[in-house]
Amino acid sequence: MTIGELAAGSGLRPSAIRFYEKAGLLSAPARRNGRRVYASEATHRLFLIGFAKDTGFSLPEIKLLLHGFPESTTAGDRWRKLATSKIQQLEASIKKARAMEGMLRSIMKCRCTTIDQCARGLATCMQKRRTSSS
Amino acid sequence: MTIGELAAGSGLRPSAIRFYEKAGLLSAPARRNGRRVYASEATHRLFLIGFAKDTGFSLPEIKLLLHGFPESTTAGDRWRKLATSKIQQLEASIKKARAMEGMLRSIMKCRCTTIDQCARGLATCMQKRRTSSS
DNA sequence: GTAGAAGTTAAAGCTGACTTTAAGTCAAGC
DNA sequence: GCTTGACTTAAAGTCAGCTTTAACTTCTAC
Repeated sequence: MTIGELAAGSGLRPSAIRFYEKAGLLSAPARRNGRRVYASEATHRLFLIGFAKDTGFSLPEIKLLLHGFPESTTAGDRWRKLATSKIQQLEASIKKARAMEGMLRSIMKCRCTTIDQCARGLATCMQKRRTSSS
Repeated sequence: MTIGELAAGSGLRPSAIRFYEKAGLLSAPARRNGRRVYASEATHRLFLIGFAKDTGFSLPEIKLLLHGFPESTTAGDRWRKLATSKIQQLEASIKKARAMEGMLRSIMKCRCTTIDQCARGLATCMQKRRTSSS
């Protein structure tokens, strides 16, 4: 498989595949006349990388998943180790998003005429909140 | 107020305030000997900007909130217009995060020994899912 | 009057995940 | 044998939202 075929088969651009190789996510394939020649496993590797990306892993984290454990560590154990903290991060981000949504629903009730009036109101209101809670 | 005092009062760095000014979020203040001199309203403006940022607005969106409407549009109407779509975006991102969390909880049950085995499994499983749903 | 803190500008740097560009090599079809 | 398209590399560009740097001016305190 050429890099173009691999790219087409995985929905990535060739440049992304080269980038992953350079980043250490993908091992360097064989070459024929200087050009990369991939075995079909490469598609699965890319699929795995895509899955990890879809579930919120950064490229350094994916590299950790692939190469950051002792050889003897099973794939399942690697996932459990990394997914646990990622789930916590996701829950934190969900919590934050809900808080943002709540603030937006409040501000939608705004009766201010001018933005400056609104700014004064917000600042005063938030200040009160801080002083009353402390 | 000097830029340093305004920065200290709003928890920003002077560079951020200059950046907001250049980005069109903050109107250019008066100058004394070349230096910016702020009125106390500037603190409220910055508070508003911070609030908008905290609720998920980008700087261009905040600029829109402040200057992207006819003068006659009330602050309340501006917020309602912009917050509505922002809330939808937030709900989409929450939905996505929950989907990611679900995928992570599944992969945590992985019994694979090697990552390559896992990659094959994932690719096959996902392919099945796609073909069976189409 | 001088040191040092704080202000000024434009321009470059930072992060992450790539893409684009430039300049060159190689392969396939006519 | 020539064109066209796909490949190669290193380096630079992209986006957001600032920060940092460099070179310079100005304010404040002693």
